[in-house]
Amino acid sequence: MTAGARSEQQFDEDTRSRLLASDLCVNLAAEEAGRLLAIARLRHLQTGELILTQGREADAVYLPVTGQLQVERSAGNGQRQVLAFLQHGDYLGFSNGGRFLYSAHALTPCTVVQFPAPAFYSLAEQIPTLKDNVGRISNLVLAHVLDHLFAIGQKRAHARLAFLLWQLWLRLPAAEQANGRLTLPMRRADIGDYLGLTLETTSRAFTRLRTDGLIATSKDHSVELRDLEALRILADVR
Amino acid sequence: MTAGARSEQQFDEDTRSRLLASDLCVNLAAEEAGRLLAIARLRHLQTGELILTQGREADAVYLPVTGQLQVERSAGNGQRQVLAFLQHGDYLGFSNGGRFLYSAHALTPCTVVQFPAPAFYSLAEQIPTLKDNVGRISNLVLAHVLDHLFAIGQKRAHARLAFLLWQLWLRLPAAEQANGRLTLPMRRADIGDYLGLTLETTSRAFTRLRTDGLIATSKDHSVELRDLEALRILADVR
DNA sequence: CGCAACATTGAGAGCCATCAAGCAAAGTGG
DNA sequence: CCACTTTGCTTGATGGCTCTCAATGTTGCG
Repeated sequence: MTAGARSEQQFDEDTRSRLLASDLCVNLAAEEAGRLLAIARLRHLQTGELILTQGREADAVYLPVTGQLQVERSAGNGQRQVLAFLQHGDYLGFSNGGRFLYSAHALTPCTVVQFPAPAFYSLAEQIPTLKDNVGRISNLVLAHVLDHLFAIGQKRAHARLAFLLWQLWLRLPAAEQANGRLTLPMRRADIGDYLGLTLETTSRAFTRLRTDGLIATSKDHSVELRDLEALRILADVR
Repeated sequence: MTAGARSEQQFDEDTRSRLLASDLCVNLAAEEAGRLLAIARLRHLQTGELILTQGREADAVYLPVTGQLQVERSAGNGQRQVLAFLQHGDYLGFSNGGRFLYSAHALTPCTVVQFPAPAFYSLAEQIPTLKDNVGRISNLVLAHVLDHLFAIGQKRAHARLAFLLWQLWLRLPAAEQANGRLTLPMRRADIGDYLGLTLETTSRAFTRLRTDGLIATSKDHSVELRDLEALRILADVR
C-alpha cells in the first residue's frame, strides 16, 4: 500500500467525519483538509497508557477521537494539579513549540489522531485557514485555563464540581446532551486534584449535589444531570 | 520627520537597550531587530489608565518598559480574577488572534511599547527567529497561568503570598534583586483577587510573613524580602 | 481639620482538610 | 465457590483556616 493510498484509507468513515467537523478543520477547503489528513496517524491507547510526558520535547499535537484523557502537571514535592479531562472536540499538545508543560494519559481505551509537529506546523504555514484555526485553538486553551483559575479561586466545593460537570456536558455531542448523562471514568482523587479539593471533600460535593436533586449517580461511573439550569447557575457561566 | 527617521529616533537609549534585551528580541540579527523596532510605538500611561479591554478586538501586543500593570478578568456577577501584575520583562496581549480575554490598566505611570498586530504578525512570518520567540513567549504565558493555578489550588494564604512575592522578585533586574526590595503599588484587594483570597486574609498573610521575619513592610507600598530562601520554599518553586 | 481611601486587627461562623471508620465492588488464591 | 485482599467511595468527628462583619488605625488630600 502506498503512502498516498494510506492517506485515503487509514480512517474509517466515522473518524473521518469527526475530524472534518473539528475546530481544527473548520473552514478548510476539501483539498486542504486532505493534505492535513495525509499527515495524520491514528493511535490507540489502553486505559492508563501515557500519551505525552511533562518535560519531553513537544513533537506532536493530538485530537482525541474516542475515549477520555487526563492532563496533569506534577510538582517536585509529589503534589499535582490536574489540568483537564479531554474528550472528542478537545485538543492536546498545542503548546507552541518547546517542551510539554504537562503529562497526559488515557482514562479509558482511547483513539487519538496524531499530527507530527514539524509536518503540522509546516502545513499551517502553507494554509492560512489552518493557521487561523490553530490560533483560535490556542485561544480556547488559554480561555479554558482562565475559567479554571476563576473556578478554583472563587468558588466553593459544590460549585466547583458543578463547574466541571457543566464543562463536560457542554462538550458532549448534541445527541448525548439531551439525556444529560456523563461518564466519569476518573477517580475522586483526580477530580479533587482538578478542583483543588481533597477526595473526601469532592465526595461530599457529589453527595450535596445529589441530595439537592441536581444530579443522580450510578455505580458505573456515570452521572445523570437532573437540573441543568441549576448546575449552570452554580457553575456561573458567563 | 519621515517615518524612517522616526524609527531610528523614537526611543531613548535606555528603552532601546531594554527592548533589545527582551525575550522578544533574543537571537534577532541587528537588521531584524531594526525592522521590529520600526513598527513599534511608545505609549505613556497614567496611573489607572486602561491599556486594553476584555472582549475588544486584539489589535496590538505590548511590552512593558517602565511601571507596573495589572491584568484582570471579570465575570458577569461582579467577581473578578486578577491574572497578573506585569513589569519590564513581561508581555501583554500575546493571546493569539481574536479578542482580548482580559483587561489591563496601569498601577503606576507606565511606558509600554506597542506593536500593531497586523504588522507584528506579518513580520513574524518573515523572521523565523521572531516567530520562535513569540512561540516561546506564548509558552511562558501558559506556564505562568499554570503556576498560578497550582498556587491557588494547593497552597494556603501565606504561601500564596510568598508565591506572588517570589514571582515578582524573580522578574526584577539583577541589580534590584540584590537589595531584595519590591514595590507593591496595587491594593490589598487586588492582591487578594490575584491569590483567591479576601483582602482581610491577604492583610493577615502580610502580617504573618512579617512576624515570621520573612519580610518587612514600609508605608510607601514597598516590601523588603528578608529571608529569600524561606520565601522560595514557601512558594515551592520547582 | 475633616474626609476618604486603604490597611490592620478582632470576634464569630462556616467551610474544608485531616484522621479515621465503614462499605461495596472487583480481583486473587485456595 | 468462598474467604481474603485491594481499591475506591462514602460518611463521621474534629480542628484549623478563611470568610464575614465590624471597629479601629493610618495616610493623604481637599
